[in-house]
Amino acid sequence: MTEAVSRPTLEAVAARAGVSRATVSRVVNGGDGVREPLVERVRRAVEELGYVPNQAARSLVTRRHDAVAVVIAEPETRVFADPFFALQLRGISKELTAHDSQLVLLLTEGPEDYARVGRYLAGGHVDGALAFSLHLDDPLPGLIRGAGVPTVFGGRPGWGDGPRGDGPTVYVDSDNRGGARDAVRHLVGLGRTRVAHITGPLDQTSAVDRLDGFRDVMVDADPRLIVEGDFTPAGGERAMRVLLDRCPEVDAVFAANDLSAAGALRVLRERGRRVPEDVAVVGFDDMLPVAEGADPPLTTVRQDIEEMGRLMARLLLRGLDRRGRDEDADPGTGKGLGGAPSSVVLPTTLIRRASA
Amino acid sequence: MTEAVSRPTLEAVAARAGVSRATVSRVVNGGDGVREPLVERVRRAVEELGYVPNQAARSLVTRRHDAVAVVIAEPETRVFADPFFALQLRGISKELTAHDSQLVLLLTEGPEDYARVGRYLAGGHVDGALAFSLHLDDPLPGLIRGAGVPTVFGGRPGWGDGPRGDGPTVYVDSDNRGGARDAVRHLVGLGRTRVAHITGPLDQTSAVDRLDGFRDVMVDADPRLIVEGDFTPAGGERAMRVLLDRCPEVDAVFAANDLSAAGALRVLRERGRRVPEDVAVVGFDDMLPVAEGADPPLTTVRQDIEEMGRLMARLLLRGLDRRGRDEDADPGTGKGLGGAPSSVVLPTTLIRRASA
DNA sequence: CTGAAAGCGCTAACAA
DNA sequence: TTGTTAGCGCTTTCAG
Repeated sequence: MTEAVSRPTLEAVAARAGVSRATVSRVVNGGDGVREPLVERVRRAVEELGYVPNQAARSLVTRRHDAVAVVIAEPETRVFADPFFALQLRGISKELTAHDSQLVLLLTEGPEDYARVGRYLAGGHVDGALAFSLHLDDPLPGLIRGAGVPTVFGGRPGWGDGPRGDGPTVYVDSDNRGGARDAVRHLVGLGRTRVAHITGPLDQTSAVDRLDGFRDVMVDADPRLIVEGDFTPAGGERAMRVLLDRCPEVDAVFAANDLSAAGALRVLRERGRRVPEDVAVVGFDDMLPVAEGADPPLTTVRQDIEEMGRLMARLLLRGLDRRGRDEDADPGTGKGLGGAPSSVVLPTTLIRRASA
Repeated sequence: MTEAVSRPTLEAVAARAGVSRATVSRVVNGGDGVREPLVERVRRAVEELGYVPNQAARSLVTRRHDAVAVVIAEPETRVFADPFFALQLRGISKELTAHDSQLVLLLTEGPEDYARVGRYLAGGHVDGALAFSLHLDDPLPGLIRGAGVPTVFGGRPGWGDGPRGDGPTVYVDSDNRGGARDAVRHLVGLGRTRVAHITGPLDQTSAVDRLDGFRDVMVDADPRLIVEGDFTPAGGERAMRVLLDRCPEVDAVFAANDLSAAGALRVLRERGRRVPEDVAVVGFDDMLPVAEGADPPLTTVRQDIEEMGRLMARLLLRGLDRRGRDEDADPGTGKGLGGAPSSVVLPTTLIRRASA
């Protein structure tokens, strides 16, 4: 491992350039209102000394951190088994990077970690937070709101809009319901009449919304055709077995995600049903390795996960900007004008492959 | 989004407890050398006011940040397609959390991002860095070392030990070569004589090491039995086809990871070969959803990825501690005694399932 | 054992 | 336009 080195300070740069600290500071922060020759001199001094501003000192006075926390509550190992999370992170990272903000990752293993997260968020280390609200009854969202940090959620949270007086909950989500409708309509359009649904865990809004979409189209669906899964391949297998036992004449399945569709596919093969001839299958997510790798390749509803991440970050940063400006104009409330960011629901697309 | 609130300071706590700032500071930082009744008074004041130390102010004077950067260079989307990365992160996160250190995630999309990472690292925002050295010719590792930040690498880097004068490169890796040997010996023990190898991308040390392990056992391996893959299912399919065409009598395959083994399995099924009767298959990683979900379930070499992450963090933090103490004892060099952390290679285990 | 005082490196009024 | 001057909130000698 390498040595620590003592870094040059503003003072040092000022001395070298023969100007005051204030001038160096101005140049470093954009250089407005400093005459060209001086700017040049300072730039050179910065260069020669390899000066990098001390972020701690800067934050101390500006109260900005140029950092955003990303909170991922993952009691189960599940999210780690699919790339959802990585893609989302990537989108977030790209957007933050573009705005010179850092990404502080807060992973939780369970409720025992929540206090730590709360403390960190409340501690004013970051300008804002991005959080994935996974379960309906998760205490985390409340905790985050309690910390008083501007936050954007990934996925529609399970509670209604802002019970607090501090503005509505902002979130980014896919059009789960609409996507589900498209999937089921596609199946119906194929002439299928006994269309089943393998749901996700119904304590997550995404799963509930997809089920609602299914019901929108299959208004009088036989309740035996709806089986609860859990977004895992094993859950998909289990559900498919139940379905086949209960209702052998099923001719189509809409699975709430690709992973459970893959499980269903496996059981169908095992039971000698041909896909899509005997049973057509549609998934949700368009998780490439899973959907394309399935046998047969999966027809599925694509959501642009990376874009969701990017959007979450963008919304948060925009809100921070707005807040900063508002405080100048209206120190009383910090609330504003018309530009407050609001939630966004991204469209989905049906991707046709061989399975339906 | 919520409001910013002005947080109580040390000063406020001191006033409330009727002591000096210094005393509060002592209590907050462990409370050594403060008499019990005062400790109690201060604790209560902290509690009542909901005081949380301002990390920026603290860093400014201590020059510690209690934060570690995790650098993931991911030009291709690949790593995002398997859970490797998430597991590693989880291990890292656990260990850092236990030491009250924060995780700053630095994702790069390509060489154009390297400068930014270098700047950040050199900027002294973090106490150390953890980096994944993915490719042999990656400029990133050099850049990181150049930044003068204590670093631990994940996976053996592609260059020899520390060309620099600042101590050896510290890394954590799995015993790729030994694990590969076990896999191949297992196949040979099954009586297989035409054992093939689907490699990973040979610009990564993990892939090279596994190939070396294969060769250790199959000393006179027919070169036609070695085909380069790329750690993806598609690469595995491609390689398997080549193998079957070149050498139809192949009776065993050691794939360099589970994902490519899964691809191979698919091609074998497609070509009507039974697994394991006609062709036995062994993977590497024991990526659960892939290995257990494969048809048939995959015999594979397990590496404990989460533990690797944990260990990387532990090594780094230990090094930081040591450095801290050495500097007191020996301000000249910052180098030390005997306790310098050195690299660790973790053992692997063969997991037997149905495929071999 | 406790308090007073001196900064850490930077920005942001305010003066010049 | 530039420089001077106060701090931001905290830790850490150094006295008491």
